[in-house]
Amino acid sequence: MNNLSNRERLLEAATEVFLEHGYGASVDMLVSRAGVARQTFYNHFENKERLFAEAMRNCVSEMLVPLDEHAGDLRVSLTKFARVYRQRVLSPQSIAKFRIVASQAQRFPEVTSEEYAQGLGRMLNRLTEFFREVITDGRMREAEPGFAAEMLLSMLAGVERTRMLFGVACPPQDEAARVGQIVDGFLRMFAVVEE
Amino acid sequence: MNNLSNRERLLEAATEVFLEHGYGASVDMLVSRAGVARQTFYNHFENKERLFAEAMRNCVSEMLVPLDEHAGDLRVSLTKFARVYRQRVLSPQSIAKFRIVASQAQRFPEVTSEEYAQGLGRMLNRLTEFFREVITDGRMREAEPGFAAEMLLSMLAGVERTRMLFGVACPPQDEAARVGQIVDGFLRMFAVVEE
DNA sequence: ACCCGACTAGACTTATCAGTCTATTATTGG
DNA sequence: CCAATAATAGACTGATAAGTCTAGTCGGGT
Repeated sequence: MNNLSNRERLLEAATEVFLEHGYGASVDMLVSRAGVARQTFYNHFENKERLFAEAMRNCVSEMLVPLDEHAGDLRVSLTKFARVYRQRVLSPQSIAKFRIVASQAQRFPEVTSEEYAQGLGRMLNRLTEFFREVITDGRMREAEPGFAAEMLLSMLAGVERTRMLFGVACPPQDEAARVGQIVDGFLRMFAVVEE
Repeated sequence: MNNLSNRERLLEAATEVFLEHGYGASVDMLVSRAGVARQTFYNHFENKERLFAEAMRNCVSEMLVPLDEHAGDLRVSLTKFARVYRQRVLSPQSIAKFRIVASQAQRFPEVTSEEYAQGLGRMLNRLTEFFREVITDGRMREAEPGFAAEMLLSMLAGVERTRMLFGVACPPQDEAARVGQIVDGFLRMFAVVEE
């Protein structure tokens, strides 16, 4: 059935348990979730900290969203991107991970900064490149592409993410409409100015 | 000198210590920071959880930002607001608090949701009202005022707050210019459309 | 002078948890 | 079939921490 090595089982279990209970989850919880003996864990990992670091590293970059740069219509590209981005970044799992990682920023600065670099950082870089081209093509007005990237991602997951991080139930609204509103706003913000 | 009651001293110390070390800070740390005996703490508070809840409640609503609705120029009002909002919400203290509160969303759901209600929630309500009037006055295009409020706050503290939560050093840039860019973008987004 | 309430110092209890150790049991390659 | 390696269950240690308890101190009011 489960064709996973004990090490992989531990990593998977660690991801689940840490996201559920935070870094405070006990080693007993981890090993029993993995279905593995306590000592087996210490055979594969130096200690709890290392497992945590590896487990977190393990599931970054799952939230990188493709961006088909060759589509003709900017609105279509952005809408497609936005839908997937929000789906990933506002998922309960992503929210839980955000909480954990942010809360451990002092204890595990490397983990947290790598999480940023591999996740949001990369996303920003890709978008920036994309916007640079779009601007060159004259399909967006002259503007700092990095700024545009930050604004787009902020609008897509700003207040709403905060609400979810704080456990406030989001009013179930029409996701497609929401995405449309945001993309419209973004396009208006960076529309080509007619002289 | 310190004209504070022991109870107040404990609350102040708790705020400091919790923001510094998270909820895991020990009672010993709390009382020694407050300069008070262990038992004194238990005379004033039922347990650590209660102190945490009260301490967090104690320093909400310090981040509410005034919004002088009667200024003539929308750009001026927004710029003034934006500057103060960012100053408060991106301060190291606010970032630390955000981390703690978000990370305790399961253990203290009431604390977290009240934090939202008193902080971001109120801010959104005020802004929404403000934009409703501005739209009525014809100084902004027809749009959902609540949406405008969410976009503004998202743009003011979206990606940047995430970066700070993740402990990534923000490139020290010209704050005034940044605010200007954002407000400009917002105004373009919600500018009156000429027919 | 005396009392009473609040404070203090610190010992104590109980519990939890990370990490180690031991003895035992598969599993597997030669 | 044997030896080496890995896994298991569970006891053990040492540390830390929350909350209680005790005995003593201090200061103000009467």
